[in-house]
This record gives sequence, structure tokens and C-alpha cells, in this order.
Amino acid sequence: MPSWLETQHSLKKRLIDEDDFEWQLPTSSRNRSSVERHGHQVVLRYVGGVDVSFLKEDPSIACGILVVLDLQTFQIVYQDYSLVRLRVPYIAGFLAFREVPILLPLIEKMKNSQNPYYPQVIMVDGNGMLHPRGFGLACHLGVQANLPTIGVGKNLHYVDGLNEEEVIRLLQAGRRSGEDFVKLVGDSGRILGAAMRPPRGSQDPIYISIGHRVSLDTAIKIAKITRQYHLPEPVRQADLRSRDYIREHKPMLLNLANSTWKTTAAIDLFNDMASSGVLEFPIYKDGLESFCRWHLTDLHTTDQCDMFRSFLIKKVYYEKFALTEQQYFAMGLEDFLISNGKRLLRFLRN
DNA sequence: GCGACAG
DNA sequence: ATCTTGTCGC
Repeated sequence: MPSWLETQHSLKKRLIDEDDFEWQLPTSSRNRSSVERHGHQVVLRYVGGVDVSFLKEDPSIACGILVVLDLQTFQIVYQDYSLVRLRVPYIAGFLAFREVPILLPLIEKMKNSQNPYYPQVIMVDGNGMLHPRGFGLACHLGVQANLPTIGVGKNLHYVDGLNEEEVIRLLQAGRRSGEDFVKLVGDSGRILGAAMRPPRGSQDPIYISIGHRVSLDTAIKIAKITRQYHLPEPVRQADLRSRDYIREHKPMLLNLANSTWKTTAAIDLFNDMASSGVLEFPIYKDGLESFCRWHLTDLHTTDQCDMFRSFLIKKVYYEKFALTEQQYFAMGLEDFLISNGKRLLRFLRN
């Protein structure tokens, strides 16, 4: 099994950072004819948006959504949900490994059914090239779905020396010239994306970056024409609707959370350790990523097991299963496997 | 050395 | 991601 790092690097080779599509951007003039050729729109009309929302009481339960906005009417013409139980932690810089498995099937389902609203480009709730290794969620999803994608971030990832204060300063400097966007140049000199000035009243910028098969200039143009409020409409609608879905189904979801949670979490942990003999976890150190590795063969003494236990609690259990500290202890899981080193040793021998 | 870290 | 009512301003 390749590591997440290796997967990112190899998928990145397939990334296309320039315009690669049949359609054209709609002109500012109003004569938007719905001309079609070979069943495909010649002018950009259907813009997708994806997002994932979570259940507060059990963050391992999530709802992924795909919506499609019709630019001609500015209405949502398609939406589809997917309810999932997450087994992958959120780790900064590796968001795609958590969300792509949810979102990709939604896209493929639509493609396989030859839905006429199949999006020509998808706006993703998460960054694209504006990412520590230049391959964020939007890139990852775009490459795997082979669709043009645009990254739309609400927060600036810690990457290439960029910081938010500087961005806000740049945006305000560009205000006089009427410029709504500022391109973001990292310490390396590379252009990583662009910051979009929020509508007046709000302070936080949003961040646009290349996902796949779209140039930054095109991404910016599409962000412009799809923005009515703070966020571009496809992403905003995906956000709102997936949140609504969670809210509406809350009673049922709470049942689900209580019924299978405990055993699933414990069994998965067993399997992970037993099959690979090693637990790996990516961590950041001095702006570089590395892996924290624990080999089961390292666990000879009670002390080592105790250290392993605290690592496990801090770095694996909470994040791997997206548990909060309170939830973790409420589950009583520490008694099950890792209450102390001796107990862990006993488990390892069997 | 620590801390900054998309959703 | 999630937590949250009223409130300040156009």
C-alpha cells in the first residue's frame, strides 16, 4: 500500500494546470443561447459544487453532497446526497483522503446515468494547488474524476510562507484599483492561487486555486460569475443543503451513531495493527511532513507500551475515528484495549 | 524548540 | 467540520 504522501505525489503527475475543456465562458452580454453540439454545451452552463457536512454528536457520520447550478437561471437543477460513516481522520494536508471517497461516487453515479446536468466544472469546498504539496482536495478530486475542478477555500492553509494578514493587506491595497482578486505568490515565487475580496461587511477573504484542467485565470472568472454572496453559489448551496440534510435526519443519525459505533471502532483498530504490524501517522515538523511510526515489534516493555498508548490516544484514536476527548472516554474504549501497557502486551501475544 | 495547519 | 442569539449596519 502506498503512503498518502506517495499517492499525492503520483496523482500530482496527472494534474493539468491549464484550460482543458470544450466549452467557453459565458459572455457578459445577455444573448446566452443554449446551443449544443454533440449533446454538450458549448458555453459553460452547469457548474457543480461539492461539500461534506458532519454530525456534531458523532463526527464520524457525514453527509456528502453534489449539487449542480444552472448558470442561465442561477437555480440548482440537481442534487444528490451520500450518507457515510468515516473511517479516515482529518489530517491537515490530507483532506482528500477523507472526502474524495465520499464525493467521487456521487460524481460517477451521475456520469454513469448520463444525467443531462452532468457538470462541466466542479467547485470544491477546499483548496486545490494552494496546498503544502500543491495537491489539495480540489486537485485530487479533479484528477480522479477527470473533470475540471476549482478549489474554493474559506481558510488559508499554512503553505509557502503565506499568511492571512498579508493577504488582507494586499486586498485592501488593490481596492483602489477596483481589483477584487489578488494573486498569491509564495516565498518560492510560485503563484499558488488567488484571494477574493469578500463582499463589503465581511472581513474574511476566500481562496481560489486551480483544481484540475482549469487555469487560475479561468478559475477566477468562474468564481466571479458564480458569486452572489460570500461563497460562490455552487459551494454555498452544497454547504447549506448538506447541513440541512444532517439536521433533518438527526434522530435517525443519532440512532445509527449509538448502535454500531463502539464495536466498529475497536475492530478497525485491531485490524489495522494486526495486518500491517505498524501504525503510521503523518505529522508536521518545521513545515515539513514526516511520519510517526510505531512498530508492534518495538513494544517489548510496559513503558514502551505506555508510551505507545498515549501516542495512540492522542494521534490515532481521536483523529482516526474523529472522536472528541469527551466522546472517547464516554465510550469506555480505553478499557477495551489500551488501558495499560501490560494489557496491551497480553493482547499482542495472542 | 515551539507554533503556525484546508474540512 | 461543529458550537449559536441577538445585533450592528446598509
